[in-house]
Amino acid sequence: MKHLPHKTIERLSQYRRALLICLDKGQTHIYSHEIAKIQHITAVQVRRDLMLIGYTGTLRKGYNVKELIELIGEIIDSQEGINVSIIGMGNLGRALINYFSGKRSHLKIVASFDINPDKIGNTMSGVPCYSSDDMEKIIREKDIKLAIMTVPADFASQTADALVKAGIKGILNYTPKPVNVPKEVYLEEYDMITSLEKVAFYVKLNESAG
Amino acid sequence: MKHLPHKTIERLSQYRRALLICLDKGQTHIYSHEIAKIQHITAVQVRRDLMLIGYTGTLRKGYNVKELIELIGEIIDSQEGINVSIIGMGNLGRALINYFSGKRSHLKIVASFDINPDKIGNTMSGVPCYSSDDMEKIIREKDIKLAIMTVPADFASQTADALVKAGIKGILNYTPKPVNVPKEVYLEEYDMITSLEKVAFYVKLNESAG
DNA sequence: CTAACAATGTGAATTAATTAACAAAAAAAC
DNA sequence: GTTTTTTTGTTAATTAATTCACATTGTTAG
Ligand SMILES: NC(=O)c1ccc[n+]([C@@H]2O[C@H](COP(=O)([O-])OP(=O)(O)OC[C@H]3O[C@@H](n4cnc5c(N)ncnc54)[C@H](O)[C@@H]3O)[C@@H](O)[C@H]2O)c1
Ligand SMILES: NC(=O)c1ccc[n+]([C@@H]2O[C@H](COP(=O)([O-])OP(=O)(O)OC[C@H]3O[C@@H](n4cnc5c(N)ncnc54)[C@H](O)[C@@H]3O)[C@@H](O)[C@H]2O)c1
Repeated sequence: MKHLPHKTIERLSQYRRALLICLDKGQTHIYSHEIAKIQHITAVQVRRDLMLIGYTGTLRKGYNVKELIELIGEIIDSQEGINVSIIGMGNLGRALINYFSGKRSHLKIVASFDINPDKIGNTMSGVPCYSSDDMEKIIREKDIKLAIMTVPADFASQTADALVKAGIKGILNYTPKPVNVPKEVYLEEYDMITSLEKVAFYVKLNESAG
Repeated sequence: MKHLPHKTIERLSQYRRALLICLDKGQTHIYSHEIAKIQHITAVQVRRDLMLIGYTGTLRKGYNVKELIELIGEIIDSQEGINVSIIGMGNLGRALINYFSGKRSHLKIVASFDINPDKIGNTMSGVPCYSSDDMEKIIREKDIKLAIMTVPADFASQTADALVKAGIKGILNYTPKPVNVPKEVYLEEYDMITSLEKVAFYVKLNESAG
């Protein structure tokens, strides 16, 4: 397979999420336009994405839900599961653990870290909380590859540095403070204010357009 | 001004966030490459974006931080502030309220809604929590334009329908269930699993590439 | 059996976003 | 006071992403 576009990767993850729901409902096949409807995109786009990963459906019957889920898994998942950690067990950290727990997934949250003694030693949804001081040790011990940062913004940089030092391979940064990492560490950042301001902008635009 | 690219809107919001920090530190001017560094993009891209909004810096001195913040505000903010509500005061809802409170912003969270009687009537970071039953009434009374959905996935559709009925103009959906809204309502959806799977994919790619 | 239909798959065209390349000019160096 | 440096602003080129247009082919209807 050649290079999959960035956007295709994101959509494959979304397709799978939708497909898993279909599977649960007992649906065996699905048309490109049905997937498209769910994701608010066009049917061509869905077909193009599936073409890129080399999956062919059945003419007039659509795509086999189970097969497609499996193929997407082969593309985007790793062979072995990937261990994930959450740094900062505040509101957002808890929301995340809560959200992930129960999801059958190759991504497993196996540890969380905090500096607050009240949180250290607790377990939430089966995920133990360790002291940040032990981060490097535990990341190596448990072979943790990814980290989700939900510490206060002021601790963002130092946390990122510590993660890099511990040999983490990918970081999802939810603090509003962009961090710097060496290029061999994959970094994704997200801020809700940006999303909300974007919504606000387009609402304003809609209104002024009538 | 002509059409601003989607991505430019997002970046303007991010530039502003970074610029506000610079302003706090007393920095009066900033170069395009400094902004670029913070956002992990190129300097040309920054200059291009600023060109699109018609802002010109001073040659050799860079951009005036204060002026630029103000101009970005004129572009992406509404004249009057915009009232925002959060639907579902669970972990994620609380994380959001917590995060927004204290931010001086034209976006004001003025109400939250829940169905849990324990939460209804409480106030968090100055934001009162109302019963979902009163949603339409309060959204109209308080002139709430935007809503952030953080209800359990199973309630996503019905919540979106209720919001549309209440006359909401924009929705930011954080449930993992895509919802349908009429085209005059601007919808933005985000799911952390997609982001995390994307990170995992590129980490895997990095590894296999050596 | 044949025509109309409804779906997939994909090359070509289009549109969106980014990057390259460089002119212009202020500031600094000499 | 001239040259070099550094930064902005912008046109042109490139790359990425999406959409169009349509060939193909099972399926259904008549
Ligand atoms: N990206 C977004 O969209 C978004 C949304 C909401 C909140 N946030 C951000 O996420 C972060 C967390 O938000 P929250 O509401 O959960 O905050 P919070 O204060 O509830 O939680 C922060 C947690 O981090 C812990 N902590 C502090 N320093 C630490 C360190 N050095 N190492 C490990 N843990 C440490 C604290 O003890 C606390 O438990 C903040 O930076 C906030 O601004 C981002
Ligand atoms: N998009 C993401 O990245 C992301 C991340 C974490 C969680 N989530 C999702 O966000 C949602 C909330 O997560 P959470 O951890 O805060 O869950 P939670 O269970 O802690 O909170 C949900 C809240 O919604 C309330 N609620 C239930 N039905 C309601 C209704 N009809 N109207 C109003 N309120 C209602 C509940 O009483 C509860 O307080 C879930 O759908 C979860 O899957 C999304």
